[in-house]
Amino acid sequence: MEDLLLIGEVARRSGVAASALRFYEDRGLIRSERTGSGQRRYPRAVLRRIAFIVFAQRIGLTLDEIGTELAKLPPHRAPTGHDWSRLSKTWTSRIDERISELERLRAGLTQCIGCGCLSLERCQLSNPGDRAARFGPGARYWIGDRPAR
Amino acid sequence: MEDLLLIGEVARRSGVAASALRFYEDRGLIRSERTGSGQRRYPRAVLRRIAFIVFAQRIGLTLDEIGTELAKLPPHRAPTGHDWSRLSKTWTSRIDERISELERLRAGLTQCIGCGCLSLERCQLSNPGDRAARFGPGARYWIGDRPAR
DNA sequence: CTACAAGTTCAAGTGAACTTGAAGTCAAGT
DNA sequence: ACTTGACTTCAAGTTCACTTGAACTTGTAG
Repeated sequence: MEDLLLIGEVARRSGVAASALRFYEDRGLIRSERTGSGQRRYPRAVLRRIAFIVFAQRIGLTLDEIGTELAKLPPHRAPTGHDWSRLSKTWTSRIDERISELERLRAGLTQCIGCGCLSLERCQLSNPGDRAARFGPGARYWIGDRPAR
Repeated sequence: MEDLLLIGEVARRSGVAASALRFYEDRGLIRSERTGSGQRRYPRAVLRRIAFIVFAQRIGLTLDEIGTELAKLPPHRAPTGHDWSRLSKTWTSRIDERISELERLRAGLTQCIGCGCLSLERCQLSNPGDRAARFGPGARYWIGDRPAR
């Protein structure tokens, strides 16, 4: 009836490799207690924290960003549901933005690439001006094919 | 009225850095003609090809995957609109899948993380079994918190 | 002819997110 | 006591998609 989990158990339950868990700890995303001999022991609550990390990654946040978010949790008390939901609130808009980008891309696939009109080179769907976007690398903008300069 | 573009022009028009264009050429994604002195000259059509690459990246394909797709284009004739649209057809479903994942994640944010019920550890929204997914690293699955083994 | 911008190759560096390997320690079962 | 599996640290390796730097050549304007 121990309430502390071995790293292997956490790995098995979360689906995150033990090496990744150690890595997260180095990065300050999770913490562990240590036994006298130096082995990690995790309180059950770590599973939720890891779940949060995994969620955030799928959404597209970097570990740095996730760390910043997690730092907003109360330091010396177990986070409540309200604490968690406050964090994730900002993500909803992020998800929505990404969804609309994908919808724009889907439209572009049929309208721009599909039509054979070469319009891609001047196409608004390739959305110039969102260089702040942090979902993958790639195009910054498409300058039109009109008279250069 | 030259119909061949310098690498700098292509870079400026596409928004893709010249170094990246050289890199794409090394990877076989685009090709160039060479002047007697060894400088690259691009036919106008390369812009469309680059547009395609950029699109595909935003959708989430790796350069390897993009190369595989591009290899399906007719080798010795300029691709038609139909050629392009045939390629991009498979992507539509990929986009749709990604969109539904994001929608699932969004639901999970409010339903799982938000509610404070700890259900994340047994939550279906974290969708076990999509380890084939290639959008970022992270969770493979969430095993429930019930009696281990 | 001289600048100088723009091109070239090739090797090495970058950053994100981990994984792998070496070398050793700890815990549990027979 | 011994074996086995799970754990430890630390450094180095991996993949992806590029970028940067060094050393050099080409093209163009004055």
